[in-house]
Amino acid sequence: MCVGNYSFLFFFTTIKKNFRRCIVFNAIKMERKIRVRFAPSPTGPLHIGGVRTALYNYFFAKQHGGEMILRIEDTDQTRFVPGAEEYIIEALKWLGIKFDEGVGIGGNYGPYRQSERKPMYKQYADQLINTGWAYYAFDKPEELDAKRKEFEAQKKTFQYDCNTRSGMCNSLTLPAVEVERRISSGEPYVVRFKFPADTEIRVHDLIRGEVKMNSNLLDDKVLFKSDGMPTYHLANIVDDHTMEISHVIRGEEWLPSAPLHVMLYKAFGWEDTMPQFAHLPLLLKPDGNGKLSKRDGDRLGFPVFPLEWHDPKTGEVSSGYREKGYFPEAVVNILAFLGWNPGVEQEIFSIDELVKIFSLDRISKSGAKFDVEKAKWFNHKYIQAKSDEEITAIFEKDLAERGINAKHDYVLQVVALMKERVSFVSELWEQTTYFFQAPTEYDPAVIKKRWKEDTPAHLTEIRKIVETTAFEKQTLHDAVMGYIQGNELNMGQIMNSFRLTLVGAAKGPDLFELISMLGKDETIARLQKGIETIKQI
RNA sequence: GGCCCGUUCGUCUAGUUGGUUAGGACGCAAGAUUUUCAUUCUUGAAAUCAGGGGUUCGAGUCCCCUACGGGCUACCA
Repeated sequence: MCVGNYSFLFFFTTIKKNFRRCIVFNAIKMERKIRVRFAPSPTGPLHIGGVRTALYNYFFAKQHGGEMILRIEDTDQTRFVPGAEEYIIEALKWLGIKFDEGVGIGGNYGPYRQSERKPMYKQYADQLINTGWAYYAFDKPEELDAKRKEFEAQKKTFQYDCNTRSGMCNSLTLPAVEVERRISSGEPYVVRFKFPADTEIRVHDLIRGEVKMNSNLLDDKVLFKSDGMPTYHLANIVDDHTMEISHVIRGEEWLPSAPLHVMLYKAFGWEDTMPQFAHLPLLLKPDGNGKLSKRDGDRLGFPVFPLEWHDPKTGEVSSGYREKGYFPEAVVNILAFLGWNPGVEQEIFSIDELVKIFSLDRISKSGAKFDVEKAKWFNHKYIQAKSDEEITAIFEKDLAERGINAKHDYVLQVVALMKERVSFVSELWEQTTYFFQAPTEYDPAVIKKRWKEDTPAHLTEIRKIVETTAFEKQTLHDAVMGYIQGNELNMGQIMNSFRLTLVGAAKGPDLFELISMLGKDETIARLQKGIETIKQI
């Protein structure tokens, strides 16, 4: 009874205290400067899932007039890949994601590369040891492996936690002098977090709400490695705190370690300035299930990386959106809509519009599969919206590579006429070849269908018309129509075979449009060549 | 195995005080336009809201269970 009353009172005061703190806490949050970070690891090219994370961070920061920071998390020296950091920076730049601070930019909270921050982490590990939130562990990797095998043999899983730490080799089980001796003699050690037993840890996630976990199930994660570097867990908390990060927006794969991170803020006494968390749903592979991985892209015909990547070790090349002909604005738009939706029917948004309309609470909880067809459609929309000049500039490079010399105005006309028919500038050439080169072969299916016995005779007459009529679109049109009507022919009989001689296939724009662009001599030459070489099938 | 997260047309999704013929987009099909192919436009098919229980006059929307999927489970991030 007495105990009951007491605990009730305790419970009540705790609530009151928490309530008050909550209010203060929120007040701080409201006034707090929005600062977010994108923190990739330079272990390879940036995955589009990572790009989307960067994008959402960017939208959020810019919308709130906050700052966007680029931090490079290179605490694992064994996984360092040369060129990866440069790749990340270039990719983000290509997409138009601008940073206010970070690697390559600078700022007041630097350095922004964790390897360069190395000297500052140890004191934090020490602080945790001194306050009893962490301990030294001397277990060798082989010993841990042996332990895992031993548990496995009993169909159990070994976890270094509050239940097993007492049976391991650490500063909790060794006498203080021995711990001292080992450290001073240079014996390798790690620092592990000491999870308190039987504690419910709540993580408030902006997307998923409250996520609860019991500390008994969590393992004593290594915070500080024997090579003198912190692990991600320690480094990210220390850095987010010292860089005054207000919101951590990252992938869902981090959700299981979020309780550890929350506990670390508590252990350091930084609860009041702890950032708010938002764990983004994963990007899934289009077929089947599972996280989108490096191999899926080229297997299914779409890039997984923003830029083409040449693996320095294997020499393997992975395709990129940029090289595939996607516009950066389109990629931004595509990615923005994978896991987020503005709730309006409009789907085409510029990056600045996305900044205005984006909101964390409209992010979905479930993973999204990448749809190549929809991605193409987005690019198609962007190619249509872009100016003829802009598309021409890109197309001219393609033409130059193919050894095609054409006047700028001519290419511009071709682009104006044809750009809305393609999804990528790279598709333009195969749709417009006949504007630059006379056909060298004729589609047999079209010959069979359209090339009749009397076709050469009619086309010879048409050639005469082209030769003698004023070379102007409408005039030619009227003249040809006059011939067709005068001889009681069908439009299709003449127009399709005529087209075949000029294009070589049953495709292309309005015929008189094409004729006026090709010019009189070229039109006559193609017509004549067709008359002479196309044989009825 | 354990823990956590998720589940609306094939795909991305709308649905946010429980009352909708469950809406849109991509893709697909048909039609229209055109001299062809595309574009464009119109129309259509397409979700028993994973399944089962509750709560309620009424549930895609709230609760529980199950199934399935995914993530994590390193001195990786």
